[in-house]
Amino acid sequence: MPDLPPSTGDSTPKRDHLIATAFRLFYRDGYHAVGIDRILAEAKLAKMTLYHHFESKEELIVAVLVQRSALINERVQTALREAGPSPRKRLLAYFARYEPIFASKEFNGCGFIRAVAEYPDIHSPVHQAVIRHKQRDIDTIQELLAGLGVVEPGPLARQIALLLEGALVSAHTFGDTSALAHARNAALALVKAARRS
Amino acid sequence: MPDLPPSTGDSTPKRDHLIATAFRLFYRDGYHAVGIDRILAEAKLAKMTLYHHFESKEELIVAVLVQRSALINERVQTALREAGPSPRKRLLAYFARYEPIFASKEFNGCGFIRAVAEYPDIHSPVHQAVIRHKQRDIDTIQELLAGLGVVEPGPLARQIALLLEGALVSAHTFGDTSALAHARNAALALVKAARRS
DNA sequence: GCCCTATTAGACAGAACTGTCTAATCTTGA
DNA sequence: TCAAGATTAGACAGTTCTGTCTAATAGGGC
Repeated sequence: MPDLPPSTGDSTPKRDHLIATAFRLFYRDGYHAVGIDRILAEAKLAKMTLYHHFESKEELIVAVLVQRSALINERVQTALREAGPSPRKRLLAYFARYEPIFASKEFNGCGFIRAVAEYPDIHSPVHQAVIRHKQRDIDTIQELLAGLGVVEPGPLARQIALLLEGALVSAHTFGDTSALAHARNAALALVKAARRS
Repeated sequence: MPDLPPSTGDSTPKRDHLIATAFRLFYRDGYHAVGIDRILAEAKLAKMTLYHHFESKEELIVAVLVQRSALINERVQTALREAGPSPRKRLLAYFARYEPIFASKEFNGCGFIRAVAEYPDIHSPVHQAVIRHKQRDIDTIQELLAGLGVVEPGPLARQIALLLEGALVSAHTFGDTSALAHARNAALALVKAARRS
């Protein structure tokens, strides 16, 4: 009987509540700016509960990112399923999914991008968790492009991913929601150009 | 005789050294992660020297960003001057300027984007300093596009800016230099499409 | 020489930080 | 019922953080 549960995604109510509270505060104020005491006070949990489920604050951050990544991926897959089989509708649905996020009053950029900003060392477990998430984003876009009949979807997927990353950053920087529309328009123009060639 | 010098860009050797040291550490490890004690130890300066030139750590961060913004803008203008009058060469020179930055061993993303990530509140003086810098970036791109004869350079400038922001973020996340080439290729395709229409 | 400012080292306060430890209590399944 | 694990509150250590204060010194313009 191990004293500590494995740090994988075991789901218990307290653990989930801890992750949800931590995410909310981290996303609002930043990873270094939020101390565990504030998370525990907000979640109304004791310190030992945190250190029972996680070995360190860093491991909590990783768990937050892993959980968010899974949640976001579920939502993407749901949105794509609801979009039906039309490749063009699927691509538009992919972009449309971001609209409520950008329009939200609580929008504060991308929690993954901001995690990389605070954990710049690529070897950091936090940074690595972001890499896994962002790579899946690119893979999803590539599948959408392949469905559209783009002959070499890899480079175009990277380009469209750049547009979305830029839109997340720019919308946060300027507090301006039009960035998403610009990214979508540019992406559609790139797809059109790729299919023309 | 005021006790403190105005917090504008007065340049003194100690002040400049402080800003240079602070930038190096902030860029390497992050703004919250680096304490003033470490900056002072590295710069071999006393604490009161810092608080003589700046009212707070936050004001130091703003000074770092303002100084970097001025430096970067100088370099851009120099690169564009050296590129000559050809609008296309000027645009390519604008992208080429980023190559050594992305290729540098010390590359750690964009210090301004990372500042926004750590100071997410748009009203923060740090965030505001980033806005001023990034807006000038967009203006510069817009001028380049106007030179190219793009009829409505505003939206296209925003799109190309998104590509560059995305490239900075993605190159840092994945530790991969190809992001810049992808951004440039996409930008050229967008310009081509805009001129065709 | 003289004065004013810049700069120094270092102590100091007060807060916040992560992580550990204890001892009591709650919960739950065997 | 009982035993084991989960959870609690809170003290605690040790570090680090920003910012203030003092008292001494250095240095440059008058």
